[in-house]
Amino acid sequence: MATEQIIPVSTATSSTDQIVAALTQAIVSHRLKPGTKLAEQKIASQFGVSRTLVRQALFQLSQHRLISMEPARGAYVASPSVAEAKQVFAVRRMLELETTRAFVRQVTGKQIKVLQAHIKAEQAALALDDNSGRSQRNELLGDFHVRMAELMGNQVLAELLGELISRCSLITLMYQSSRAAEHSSDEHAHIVMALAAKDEALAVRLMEDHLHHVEANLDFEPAPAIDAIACAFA
Amino acid sequence: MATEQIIPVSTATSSTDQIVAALTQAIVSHRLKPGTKLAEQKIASQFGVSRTLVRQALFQLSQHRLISMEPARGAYVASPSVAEAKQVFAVRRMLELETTRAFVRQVTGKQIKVLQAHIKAEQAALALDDNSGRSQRNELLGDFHVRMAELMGNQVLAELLGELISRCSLITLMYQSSRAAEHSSDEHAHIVMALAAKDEALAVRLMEDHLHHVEANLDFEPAPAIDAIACAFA
DNA sequence: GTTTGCCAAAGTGTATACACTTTTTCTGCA
DNA sequence: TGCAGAAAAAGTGTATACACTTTGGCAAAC
Repeated sequence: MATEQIIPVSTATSSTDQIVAALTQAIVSHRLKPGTKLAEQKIASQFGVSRTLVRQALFQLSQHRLISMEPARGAYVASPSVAEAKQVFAVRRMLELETTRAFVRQVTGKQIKVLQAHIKAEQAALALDDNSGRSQRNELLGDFHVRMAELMGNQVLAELLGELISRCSLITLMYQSSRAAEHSSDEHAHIVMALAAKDEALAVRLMEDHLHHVEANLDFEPAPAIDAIACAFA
Repeated sequence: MATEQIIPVSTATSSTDQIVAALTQAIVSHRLKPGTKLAEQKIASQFGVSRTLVRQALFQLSQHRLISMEPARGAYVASPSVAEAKQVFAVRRMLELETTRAFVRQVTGKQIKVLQAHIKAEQAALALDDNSGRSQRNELLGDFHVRMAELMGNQVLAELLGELISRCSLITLMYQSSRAAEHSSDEHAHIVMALAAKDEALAVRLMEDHLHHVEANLDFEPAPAIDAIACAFA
C-alpha cells in the first residue's frame, strides 16, 4: 500500500489539479477508505513532487469536504456523519428537482440525444466485470446528473452539483447496504423518456423517486456498532 | 492604497482563515474592486506573514469564485460575466425557493423569533449613515437567507448558500443600477410573517418576488459600452 | 514618430529548510 | 509483567530560496 502508485486517469491542467483529480478519484472509488490518514510526504513521494503541491491539493479537497484536516494532526479521508449525509442528500434533492423542472421547459432533441448516449455508456459499464468497472460505473451514474445541468447551459449549477455528487459517492460507498441499486441506469432512462415527452410532472416524480431510491439503499442504522462487537469476539 | 491596512473584522481561527475572511469582506464590501490585482507579496506584507499563507488564502478564495487566478499572472478580484451572474442567481433561486418550502413545514416559534431579531438588526443598520454602514448592511441582508438555512438545521445547505450569497454580493455591487433595492429588509419581514402563518404558497411567492427584485435591480444591459464611447468624445 | 528587440524589474511556481507539535518507541522503575 | 516518562521519530506549519515567466521600459532601427 505504501509503495502503491496512484495513477491519475484524466489529464488535468496544473500539477495541483492533477493531484486533486487523482485523489478525488481514489476517494470516490473507495481505493482510499474513509478515515485513512493522508500524510503529505508520502503522497508527495508517490507523485514525485514536493509537499507544497500536495498541501495545496489537500486544502482544495478539504473544501470539497472529501477530506477533513485537523490542525497539526494532518488530513484524513472524510467519513461524513449520518446527519451530514442526510443534509447532503437533502440539498441535492432540492437542486435536482428544480433542475429537472427547468430542464423540461427548455429541452431540445439534441440534449435528449446526449443523455441517451450517456445512458448507453452507463449500461456498457454495468455490463463489465464488477471489479474493474466499479469505480467507473459509479462515476458515470453520478455524471448523468451533472450532464443534465451542463446541458442546461448553467455551468455554475453543474459545478455545484458535481461537488455534491462527489460527496454523495463517498457517502454511498460508506453506508451502502449489501449492493447498491444497480437499476439506477434504468431509472435514468425513464427520466430521459419523460424529459423527451416534456412531461414535467412525470419527470420530476421519476427524479424524486430515483433520488429516494439512491438514499433508501443506504443503511443509516447504528448496526455497524453491533457488527463491530460481533467481529471482535469472532 | 498600497500602504492601506486591511483590517479583519471577525476573529477567525487559523492564520489562513483570517486572511480569507479579511479579503472576502474587502471584496464583498467593494473595498477591493473587480479586476484589482492581488499581488501575493503586497498582501503578505500587509498581514505580516509570508507568501505561503497568502497563497493558501488566495486558492481558497478562487474556489469560492471571489477571485480568479491566471497561471503565472496572478490573482485578480473576480468580475463575473453577465452569463455567470444570471447562472448564480438562477441556482440561488432554486435553492432558496425549496428552502422556503421546507422551512414552512417545520417552522417553530423560536425560529421566527430569531429571524425577527435579525430583521431588527437589518433595519438598525439601514438607519445608520450610508458610508459607514454600507458594507455591514449588505452583509446583513445576505445573512438573512443563510440564517434561514441554519435554522433548518441543515449546515450543508447553509454553507452552500453562504458561498452563493457572497458571489451575489459581488455581482450586486458590480452591476447595481443607481441604488439597490433598500426595501429588501421589508420584504424579509413580509416573508417571515408568511412563515409564521405557515402559509407555504404565500411564503414561496414572496421569496420568489424578493429574489426577482434583487436581480431586477441589476443592470445587465451592454450600456457601459455606449457610455464609454460617449465619454471618449466628451 | 512608430515599431521591434532586449534587458531589468517584478511576480509567480515549486522546492527546501527549520521550528514546533504529535506520535511512537524505548528504557527505567515499580 | 506492566506502566510512566523521556527520548526519538515522524509529521505539520510557516518562512525563505531560487528558477522561470510575465511585464514594463529603454534603445536602436526603420
